Amino acid sequence: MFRAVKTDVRFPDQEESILQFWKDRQIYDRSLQQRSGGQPFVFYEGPPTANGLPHPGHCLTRAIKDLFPRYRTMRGFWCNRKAGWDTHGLPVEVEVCKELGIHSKEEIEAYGVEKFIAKCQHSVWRYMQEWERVTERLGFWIDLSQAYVTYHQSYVESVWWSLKNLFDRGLLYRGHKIVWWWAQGGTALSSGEVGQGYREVADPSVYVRFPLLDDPATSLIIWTTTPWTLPSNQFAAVHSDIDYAYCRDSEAGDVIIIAASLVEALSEKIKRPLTVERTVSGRELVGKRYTPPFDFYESKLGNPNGKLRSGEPMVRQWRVVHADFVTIDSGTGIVHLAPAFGEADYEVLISERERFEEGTGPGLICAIGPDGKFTDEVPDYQGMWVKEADRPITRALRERGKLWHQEQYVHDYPFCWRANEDPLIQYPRESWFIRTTAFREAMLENNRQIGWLPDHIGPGRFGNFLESNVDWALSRERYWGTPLPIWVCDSTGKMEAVASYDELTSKPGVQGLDVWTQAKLADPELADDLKVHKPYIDAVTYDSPYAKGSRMRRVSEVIDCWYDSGAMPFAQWGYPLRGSDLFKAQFPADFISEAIDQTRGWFYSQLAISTMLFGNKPGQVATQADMPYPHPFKNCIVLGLMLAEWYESKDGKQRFLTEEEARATLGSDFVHKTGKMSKQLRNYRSPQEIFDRYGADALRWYLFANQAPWSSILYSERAIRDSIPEFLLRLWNVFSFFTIYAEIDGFRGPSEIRSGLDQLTSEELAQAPTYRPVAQRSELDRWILSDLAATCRDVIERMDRYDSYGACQSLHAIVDALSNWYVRRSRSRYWAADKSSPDKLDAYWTLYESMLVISKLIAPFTPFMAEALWRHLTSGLEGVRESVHLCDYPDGSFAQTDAILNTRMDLLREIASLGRSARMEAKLKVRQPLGRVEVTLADSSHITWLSEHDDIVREELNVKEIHYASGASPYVSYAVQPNFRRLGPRVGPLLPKLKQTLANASGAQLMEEMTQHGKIQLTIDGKSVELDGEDIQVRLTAKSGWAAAQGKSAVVALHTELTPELIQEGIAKDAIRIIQDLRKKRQCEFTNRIEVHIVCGDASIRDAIETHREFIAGETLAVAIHVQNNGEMLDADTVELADVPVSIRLTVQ
RNA sequence: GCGCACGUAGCUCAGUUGGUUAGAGCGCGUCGCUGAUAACGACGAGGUCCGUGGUUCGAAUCCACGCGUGCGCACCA
Repeated sequence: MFRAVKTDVRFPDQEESILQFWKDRQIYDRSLQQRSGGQPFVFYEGPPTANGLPHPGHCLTRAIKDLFPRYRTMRGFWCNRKAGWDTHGLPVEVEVCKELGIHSKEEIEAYGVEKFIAKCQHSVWRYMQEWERVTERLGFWIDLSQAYVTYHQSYVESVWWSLKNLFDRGLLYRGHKIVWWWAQGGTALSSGEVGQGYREVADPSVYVRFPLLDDPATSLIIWTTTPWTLPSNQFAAVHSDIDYAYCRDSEAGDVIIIAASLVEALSEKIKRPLTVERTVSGRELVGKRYTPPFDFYESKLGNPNGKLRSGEPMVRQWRVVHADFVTIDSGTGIVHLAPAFGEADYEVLISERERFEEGTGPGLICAIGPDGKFTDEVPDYQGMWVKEADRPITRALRERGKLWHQEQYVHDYPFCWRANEDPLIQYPRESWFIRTTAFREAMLENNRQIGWLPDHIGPGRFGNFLESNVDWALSRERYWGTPLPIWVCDSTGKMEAVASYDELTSKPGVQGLDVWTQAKLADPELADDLKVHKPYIDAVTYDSPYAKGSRMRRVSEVIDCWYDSGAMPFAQWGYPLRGSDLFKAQFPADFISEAIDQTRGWFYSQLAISTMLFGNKPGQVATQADMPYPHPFKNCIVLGLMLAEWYESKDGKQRFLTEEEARATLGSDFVHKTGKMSKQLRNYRSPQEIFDRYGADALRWYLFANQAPWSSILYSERAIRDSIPEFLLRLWNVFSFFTIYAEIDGFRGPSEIRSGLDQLTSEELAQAPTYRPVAQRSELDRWILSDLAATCRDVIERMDRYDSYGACQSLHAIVDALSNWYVRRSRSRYWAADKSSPDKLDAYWTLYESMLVISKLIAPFTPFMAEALWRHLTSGLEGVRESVHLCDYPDGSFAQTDAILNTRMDLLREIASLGRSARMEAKLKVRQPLGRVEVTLADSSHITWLSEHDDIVREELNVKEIHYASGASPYVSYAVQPNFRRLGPRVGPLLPKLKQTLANASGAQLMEEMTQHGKIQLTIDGKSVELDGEDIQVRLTAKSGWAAAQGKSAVVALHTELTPELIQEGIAKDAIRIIQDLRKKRQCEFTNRIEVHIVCGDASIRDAIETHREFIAGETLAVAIHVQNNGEMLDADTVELADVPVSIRLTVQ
């Protein structure tokens, strides 16, 4: 039943056909169906932004997201996997704008919102298909056909429902705040978005004179990096408790006021002396009036007095105030306040205003329009973009003698995360907020329930982020997003939230639905989901319940798309209109995983929304999660960033080459670089190239097995390629080996069994007449099965705690053991002539079963390789599950773990390794037989067992005799060391002396004492110490002058003396090797018989061949070997045999 | 500036509650095997565990300070 399989398989091709098989046979669906009664394992797909092509980093995320659901499914859980796509938001709009060659909101309006939205929807679809391709090719099993899509009506309605809930509870409010404003895009951004855009820039840094009104020769000095805010100045802030100095600036000739402690530093900065004339506290400066740096507003408004609540008159602005946030860390200790452009500044304005009677306090001065340009209130700079105004404003200050000092200041400044060239500005704006700050403690508590991997994320990065929570700036003055479902009465301004489209259309006096109907008539292709979007939804109005004759109209904003993604736990089901049961059964998630950049993205949005919405507090929606604030995910693997790797010329002129390209164009004159992946630099290769060259399993294995998932991962083609032989190829070769001999010998395996086959467990296999109980098989068989069973248990234990990296190490080790010890040591058993010998059949059954178990074990990790193995191993069998992914995960119950056997086998392998090391040292090749090996052990307890297995070592090392000993040996010196772990706590400070005493004594003598009395008596510093066998560790050292090698537990010494017999045998083995080589060159079948003619002038070689004629003939399937002293031969090969030239002719019969 | 993480072989990384010979893979070198053969295997070289100080009988591991890298935060005026 088994066909020989080649070792030169092309994995990518094989994977493609397996993909087809999965599709044809609906394996994924069936893997799910057959677990439908199982305990749920809930997985949430964090929706990838359907914008831009997937890059290698996404492959890591998707590979990890695939691994654990596959594993849990095989373990019997029901793991529903619903795909999802994040489709809204700025990224999409920006992409479409690029395509259309437009940028501003005016241009979008001019193009037409309706057409623009349609384009956004199309753009999203295009990318979703690309993503689906990569998802499938990687072997990421997820239900793409049922994917949730954030722009779908059902999704939008879920979001609406949640927003209505928040609105009705007073948690969604409209506020006038200073927001981070993207002027070109005409919208505010959330703190999350702002944080993504910080970049280092050099801004002008100016120190400006604010002359005091009553003493124009004395000026406050303020410092700012945003000169464009100076025309909007309203106050100068000091700290009451800081001391300020009046300094004479000898060169400029005037008096300046700065923080006293900064005089020296500033004097140094301007490189001229400042003479302190007097010092006052900040308190004394408060209330002093100054001339504002520009008079655009003063000339217009004047500076009339307002009326304080105490009844006194008070000038409104352009005076010194106190502010807590003023420090002497930088600047001058006096801060210019432009409340329109700074959150803290704005708060000062509000608290100043509150001192006045209603309507008499300071207003807000704002010289900038929402487009980021100066308004007509400031004619000098009207129409100028803020950043462009910095220079002329600085110049104007200088001309009017107000510029005290100027320099460059390098700092981080936020830019739009989607339009890199656009700096953000703080700007006063009406905006919608969610009162997340009311849930700060709840979110923190929730966070403590989450199993973070790595665990420091919880208290660290994520916890810190929650601690500094601010209200969520939710609204966006954009187009492609979930519309904010708030309708406002156009006469009273009263508002209400709407939870669904049906609710809206059943409002009294509803109008405007025809806008959608008409659009749909005009273009029947239009997706129905668009009707809940702009501009159609904006057209829908209804009668105001608050004022007769008035209409309710929707506010114009859409919402932050991060809210969409965070709503996914319920919105994916359309809850509560639809999918109520599913939502309750699938909340919270057992497992999610994304990269670390989602800390304040999806991780936060999910947590915030769930905390506010679900639980058992008033107004919240109860779920099955049994806690006051349910966390939306129980375990989260936070993945590291993926780094790119490339090659470049030494001068850096040619960059981002592959290794091959570098070699081709630059010879060896190139350097290797690693760094952040960047779309713009295109410093990485498409994952498709890896799939095509090496296959998805190669990438998956590389990602899983080379580092913990949270450390940053190098996306290196070379490293991916190099990781293939050590695991995938090695496993494949073992499999190939098996099939070659199984075919030759006609091993029938489970096809002996008539019925009752399903997953090919050991119980099922045991029905085969030739399958013997493991206990009856050879030790080697028992060992590998025991090791395999231990591996199963270890992998399960690790995977259950999300340690995929550790599980891979375990898998790697078992494949290594199978290939490099089990198969290696068993080879001769497969060659045995008697096809029905129980030992030979045992060997087949053991290897066969091991391969079956391994194919199941690796199935979640490298699903293609697993499937290929399974399909080959089970081909032609009736009733067996047709895919490995339909099987149960092996739990190791098929064999007991024999720890002693494992230890002994390790020891055996170590001895073999040491022997080879000694041979190497003595320059004696393994082919040359040696007479005797002495193995000296530190621990005598395994000697008997080892002696019983000396055939293995004899064969591995090609020696005639082997001798084990643990006592005194001429080849070994002993050093006795204390067992630190044991003795440390017991003798403490005496330990160094104890160590010294043991080192000085004769090791052999100490051991002698130990064997005789079972203990060693010592006196250290007058104190007597008694050591038992556990208290000491014996170290062996090979004495010099011997061909010997030492390891942790043994010394292996070779007798290097070569007798004539040994030499002859060595020559014979050499001859065999040469003849085998020729057989291969002639492309002989394994079974071809040959005749050999040898011509050799060296008598000793002829003798050797004569002596071992039978042996050589047997090994090489030669029917006759003819040896001559001399003579000419046709078609002969000349080779070196034992350093002597020899002619050999091979005749194939 | 503050916070988090990291710093171990040429490279990528492991290193359990502190235990005295610091590991793996790749790469490199030397070699073996030649019935897994366009495969397989062995052996070897290579380390100031970032630095300094401390705690301890004992530190890659714990503590402090510094240096470097990455990421995050923001009252960066």
